[in-house]
Amino acid sequence: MTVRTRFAPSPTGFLHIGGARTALFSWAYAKKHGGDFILRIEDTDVARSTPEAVQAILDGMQWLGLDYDEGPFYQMQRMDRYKQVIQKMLDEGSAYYCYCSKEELDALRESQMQQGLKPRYDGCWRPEAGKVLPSPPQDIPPVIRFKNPQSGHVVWHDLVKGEISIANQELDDLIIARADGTPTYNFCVVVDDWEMGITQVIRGDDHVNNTPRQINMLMALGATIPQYAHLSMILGSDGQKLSKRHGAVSVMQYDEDGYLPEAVLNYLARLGWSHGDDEIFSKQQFCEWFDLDHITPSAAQFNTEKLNWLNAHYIKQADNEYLVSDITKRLNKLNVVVSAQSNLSAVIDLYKERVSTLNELAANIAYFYQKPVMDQAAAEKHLTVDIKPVIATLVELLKGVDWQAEPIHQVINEVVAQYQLKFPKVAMPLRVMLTGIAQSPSIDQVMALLGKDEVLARIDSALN
RNA sequence: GUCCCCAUCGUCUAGAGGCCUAGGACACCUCCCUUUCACGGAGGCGACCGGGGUUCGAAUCCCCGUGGGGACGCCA
Repeated sequence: MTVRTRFAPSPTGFLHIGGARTALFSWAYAKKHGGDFILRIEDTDVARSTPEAVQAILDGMQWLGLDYDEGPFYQMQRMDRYKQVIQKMLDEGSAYYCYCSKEELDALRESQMQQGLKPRYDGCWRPEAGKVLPSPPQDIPPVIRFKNPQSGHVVWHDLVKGEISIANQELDDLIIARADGTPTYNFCVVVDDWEMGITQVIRGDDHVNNTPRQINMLMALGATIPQYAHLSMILGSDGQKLSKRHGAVSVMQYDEDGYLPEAVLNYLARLGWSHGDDEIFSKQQFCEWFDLDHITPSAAQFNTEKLNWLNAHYIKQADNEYLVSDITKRLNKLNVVVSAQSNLSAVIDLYKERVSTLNELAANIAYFYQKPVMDQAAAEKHLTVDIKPVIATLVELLKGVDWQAEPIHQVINEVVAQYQLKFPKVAMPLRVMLTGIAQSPSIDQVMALLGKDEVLARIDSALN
């Protein structure tokens, strides 16, 4: 049987890191087995779903390169089908109308909680053999509930967590259609997973408790039960749960912050899944290696340092054509304009091994294209009075040099020898004058790329 | 409260009864490289939540405890 997995986000917000990992694992599982990956937008909560959120999810998926074979399907467009299935269940007696008002249900829940009971529907409208139901009130539009079995256990072998067993006694008759007739999540999922032929449902941990209800409905419909794999959650770097108000950010924010999608993907892949001691691998390699057996059942904490390390690795690997176009945009955001024929590629070469984000890269090389911002502490430390004559001598020699790193280096050496100094004694003031700070790649290389006129101008302005 | 799940270095993890005096990676520390800062290289620090079993032998299996998390919606 062909593997068919799906990612089924609800469009109530952006695609965050947890959703992205779920999508990645579902996607990789399908790829690994030569199956299909389906994108399904679960937008039945009309009040909270927005087209912007749909777009944000699509953007996130695209940025990560998680392509889908089918979809996106929108549940709101499948209403007719859901209603047919509900009618069928009504006809067959596996679903029934319930006329309880929200107020009544709230009151019931509250009193149960107070008594230390698990809050659940009391089944007052549940039809039973020999039971006399109250007569339906005229003013209350009914909801439709699923008639869940009342005894026995639902047991499934979770592909991540192992065997999970839940007593039907713990479950109540959930609402599958609202008073306005729209079906609810648990029901739509069942119909869709069934009709879309999903073979492995890979989703967040928070759905474990929905699973037995879904299995019961699937059984009532005579559908095949898919396999389930429940992924544990990703915690924030402080160990706390991620939420909109605490730490959860859009995957697009990582783009914004200067992370490469391959780094984010690689990082996410290793969060909760492992392949021996392997840490760095391509998307391709990941698809070949990925399996559900090596997913940790416990929650994982997000760690930015490790993401940074991976990002640094992928920046080193990135080809300059890509970097030039990306960094140009980031420089523009910093109000630094770089012309198309600039030496940006060479400058990037000088810096790509020294940064961990693209933003850092852009910020670090900005001085090539605009006047450096002088760091006062560095200036005070290195731009001393006694160094002025040395630099003056250097300037004279520099004027006649063939403007390449090697000859420049030799000229500096000459001055170093002439004044009987150590190399850094000359290189450091130079570095500060040219870059504004005390750290940079080899100063001769920096000078070579900065250009003779610019170097002389900066030295001149620093000296005076 | 009830039900479900989880538990190895600070963090991500390897580990499917002997290969474990517990391996790797990030971070941290030291040294080397060096023109500063990085990169890179070599070392170092550092963990099986507790208690009972089972077994010749347990990080690995079972039970209890503790801790953490999730679910309990006419949200998904």
